[in-house]
Amino acid sequence: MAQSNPPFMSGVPELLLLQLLNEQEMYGYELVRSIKTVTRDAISLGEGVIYPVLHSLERNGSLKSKRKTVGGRTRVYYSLTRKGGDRLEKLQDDWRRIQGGVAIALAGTANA
Amino acid sequence: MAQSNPPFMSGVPELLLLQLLNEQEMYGYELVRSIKTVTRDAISLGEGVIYPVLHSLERNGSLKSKRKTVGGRTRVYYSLTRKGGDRLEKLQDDWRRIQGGVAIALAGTANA
DNA sequence: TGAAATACCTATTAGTTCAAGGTATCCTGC
DNA sequence: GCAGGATACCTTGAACTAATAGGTATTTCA
Repeated sequence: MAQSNPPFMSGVPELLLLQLLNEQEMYGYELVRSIKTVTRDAISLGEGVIYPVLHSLERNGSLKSKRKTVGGRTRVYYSLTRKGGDRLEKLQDDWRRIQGGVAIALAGTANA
Repeated sequence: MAQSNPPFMSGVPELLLLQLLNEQEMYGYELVRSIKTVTRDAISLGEGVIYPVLHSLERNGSLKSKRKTVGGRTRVYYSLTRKGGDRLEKLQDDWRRIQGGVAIALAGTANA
């Protein structure tokens, strides 16, 4: 019946990465700026957060990568595997559930 | 200028506790059930999460407590201090910002 | 030439959350 | 009277996340 909770907010960085990479392949440095831009400065994640998550997602088979050299600099482009797609769906569901629960609580006494 | 992010996972349990206790004083065991009920089963936090958070919030002055004995059982009722109220406001703001950012990202290409 | 931007990366620390336990009382049913 | 479930408190330990703060190397532009 009552499903066990995921670790709570955990996965916001992971969720954002998977979501963006599901729309188009990108490289790490680009993702750092993209997250800040897309969320209109609401969320800003440093490279020290992004890269470890990318690596762990690739290690567990959610992402695949390919290297491209552009203007003398190497970029590592990531994109979702099927497993990554599944993972994304799961994180979206978790997020929506938690978000909904918090929303009700924050609405609070107003509609008690 | 871009504010630094709060630690991401932090605060959902803390936020819920402060929110509920801001509406009325409650004791730990009651809070465990209340969170589950209020969020309509979307969020369920065990005693192993609740009690440590309550203790740490009391230690840092966000909560005050008083003991009551009811039917031979001791209950520890918690309520917010002024500092707890400030903390609650901050967590609400953080949450709304993060939530908004994620919402935009999840809306995704649909409105790119 | 020197600084800023691009582009990758890791290590350490700090903080959260979870599962799993443990104590004790009360109430209900048998 | 006693067993089991609900009430009510609590802590420990492991697992995981994320934040800070670094580090390397290239290109571009002043």
